[in-house]
Amino acid sequence: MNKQLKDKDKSKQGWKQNPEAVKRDILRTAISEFSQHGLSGARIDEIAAKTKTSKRMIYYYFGDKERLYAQALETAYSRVRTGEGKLESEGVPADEALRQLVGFTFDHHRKNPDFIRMVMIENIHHAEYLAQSDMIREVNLAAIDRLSGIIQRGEAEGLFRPGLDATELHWQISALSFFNVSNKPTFSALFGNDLYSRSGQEALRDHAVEMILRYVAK
Amino acid sequence: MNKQLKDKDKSKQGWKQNPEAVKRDILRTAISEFSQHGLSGARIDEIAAKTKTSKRMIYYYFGDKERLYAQALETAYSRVRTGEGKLESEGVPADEALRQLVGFTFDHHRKNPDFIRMVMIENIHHAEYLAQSDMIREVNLAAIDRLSGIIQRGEAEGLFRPGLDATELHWQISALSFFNVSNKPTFSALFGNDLYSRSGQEALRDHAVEMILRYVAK
DNA sequence: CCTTAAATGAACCAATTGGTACATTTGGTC
DNA sequence: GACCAAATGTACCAATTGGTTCATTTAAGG
Repeated sequence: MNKQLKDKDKSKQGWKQNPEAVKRDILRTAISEFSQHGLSGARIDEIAAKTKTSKRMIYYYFGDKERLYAQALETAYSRVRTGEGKLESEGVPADEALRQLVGFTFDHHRKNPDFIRMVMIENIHHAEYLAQSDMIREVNLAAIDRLSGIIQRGEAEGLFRPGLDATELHWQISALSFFNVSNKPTFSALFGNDLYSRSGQEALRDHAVEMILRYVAK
Repeated sequence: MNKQLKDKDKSKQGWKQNPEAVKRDILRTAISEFSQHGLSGARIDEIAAKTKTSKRMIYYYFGDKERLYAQALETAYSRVRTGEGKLESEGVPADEALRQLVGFTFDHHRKNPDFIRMVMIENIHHAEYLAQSDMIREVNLAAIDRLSGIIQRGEAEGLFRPGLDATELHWQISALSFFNVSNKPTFSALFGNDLYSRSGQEALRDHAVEMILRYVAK
């Protein structure tokens, strides 16, 4: 998503050779396969087979499996983070802003299971690939900033109790939203699917909001 | 942990051949390796090398990689669950009992990262091996029962609000406790190690307790 | 002791799988 | 339209790796 971006724009339609599309196709498939089977579990041949192109092209553009994985991780991240930030919380009071933020985060995680799984896999790998990404850190710090703003306003408005920490609150919101997706297989294997039905998920989201709101309240 | 248990007791000491010890040794190493690298990432040769015995023995006792993994999962589970249940909450009021339960759960997760990683890996594999385990479900239902009791008492004592669901509360407690361990690598790669310092962890635990208690309060 | 089944050692094998060599085509440039 | 670099297809390779074969040792039982 950074280098290799050539100065070619989309003004040249009707190609037969289309490197950008090929790369996109490979990455899309790679994300799907890696998120499904993990780094070592995913098979290059399988990725190639599910692509419109060939294994040869994977190595041509990405070098080796690890670099393909690293790129897939970055791409998944940027793709998902693009869907965020649409959340405007200026006009409303802090508690309402936080309410929206938590609800949105919960839903956003739910809607992006592949991304969640990539992060799970990174955790298995001790985040060694994520740690190398320049881009990823920035996007996340933005999330903290947003929260910081809300917390400050909430305290100023007398709605929140003092002493709240933005990183910690982000951790707490993430925990509830992430776990819901990451541990769905084991949790429902152990306790049934009730919490993962339509109404179960709505309850979990509403209660996550409730829980965070009660936590920050005076 | 079930079959293969022979009717031999420990009355025969001083062996040179010691199947039980060999099996235990293999499982211990397998748990460590699988939890570290995942099912496909772990190498049988590597497991064998870190064992006092040989690859030959692994296949002799466990058949193949998948069955070794399944056994490792079960063993890790039973080993960890044995450490639980020591929590007696009869005498104390419900809110205090819940306080202890959450704190204990949080710490217990922290103390068993290998086990947490096994569950993470199971989630990657859609819980297909965990689902096949007869034993594992029971242990977890016990946790729900314990919580149910506390909730009932809490409502009766007028400490908790009505309408609380034990499975959902278990989910919430688990989310905070599990995420703390499972996402430590990515979280600290993104936001630094503050939350994973001694004091950071104490704060997270205390605040997890606080959060749950506020959530159930009237 | 002698027999026998369980337990173990050492070398080996076949398939999977990440990766490559070489030839060929495509399309931009002069 | 000749030239050249980027892009792609085909076939192939070498190493890793899960799994096995065959021989040998240990110890329980009669």
